[in-house]
Amino acid sequence: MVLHSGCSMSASTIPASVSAENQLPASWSPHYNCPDVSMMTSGYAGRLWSQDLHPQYWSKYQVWEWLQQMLDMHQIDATAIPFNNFDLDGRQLCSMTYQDFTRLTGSFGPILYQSLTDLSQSKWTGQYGSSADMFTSGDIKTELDADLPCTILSFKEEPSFYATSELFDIKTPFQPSTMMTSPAPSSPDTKRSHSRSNQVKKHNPRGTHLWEFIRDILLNPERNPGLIKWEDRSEGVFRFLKSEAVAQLWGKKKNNSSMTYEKLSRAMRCINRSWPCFPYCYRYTLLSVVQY
DNA sequence: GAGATTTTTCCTGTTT
DNA sequence: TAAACAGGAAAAATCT
Repeated sequence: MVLHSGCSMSASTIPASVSAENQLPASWSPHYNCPDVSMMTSGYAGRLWSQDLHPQYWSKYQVWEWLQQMLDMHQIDATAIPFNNFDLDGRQLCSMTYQDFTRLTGSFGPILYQSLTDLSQSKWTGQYGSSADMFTSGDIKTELDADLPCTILSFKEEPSFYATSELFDIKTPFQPSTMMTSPAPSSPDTKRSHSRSNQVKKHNPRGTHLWEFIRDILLNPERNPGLIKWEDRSEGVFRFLKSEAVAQLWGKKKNNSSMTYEKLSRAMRCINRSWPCFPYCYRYTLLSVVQY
């Protein structure tokens, strides 16, 4: 079954005959040079699942983002956790016992349970209060930027505005594209030191994945206005506003002048098909949501 | 060089 | 009817 974003890939409302260069608004053109990758990535990771929201009010997608976060933080092999057993929202998640976590995720249960306990208790006492009324998709910021000591450079000086994405590839411990292939850790520490260097070499044809490209546009909405926008971030639904511009930008990045939105959208559909046994990973949350 | 992964390209059929 | 969209199939590019 395909729940296709309710439209998220529609380009029908936007004329697609203008070149990317022409379409790029001045406010979009700049890209960034971020000197502190570790800081940036931890900030980034911390925002994937709504840390400003009590776990009880998470949507199921936010639950998955939290799981994804835990996998990355603890270098856990994603296949070790049956994500399908976590097809539940925050309320249901919070009702799970220590035994439930242990039963579902084995030795990783205590890690997940502890993390959830910490989030539910220490962080929230008094500081945020009940946040049910806080939870609207529009309030979920994408913000990566706010914490970033980034310097805006000229677009012409550095053609790749996806600097953040490429930095993720190289150094971040929270690289979504790599966690799927990480071996199950015998020891978190030894694995961490061993696998990090391996992860960066994970298959990554032509430099950047399409889903990273899309992700970066979504994570930098104020820097890339008018290209793609969230329709409902909590559900992972977004819309292409300037589909051909995005496609040409993607083609430019891949040195493919013949790239079109049709091809780009086909590639996106392939991405979503590539992981039929693992439909709830981060990438699906950022790309339009497709379940099988 | 083989195999795996991720696009890219072309195509047909369906939906709007 | 045209445009947009979905998906099959094969090839290309890149990596381990």
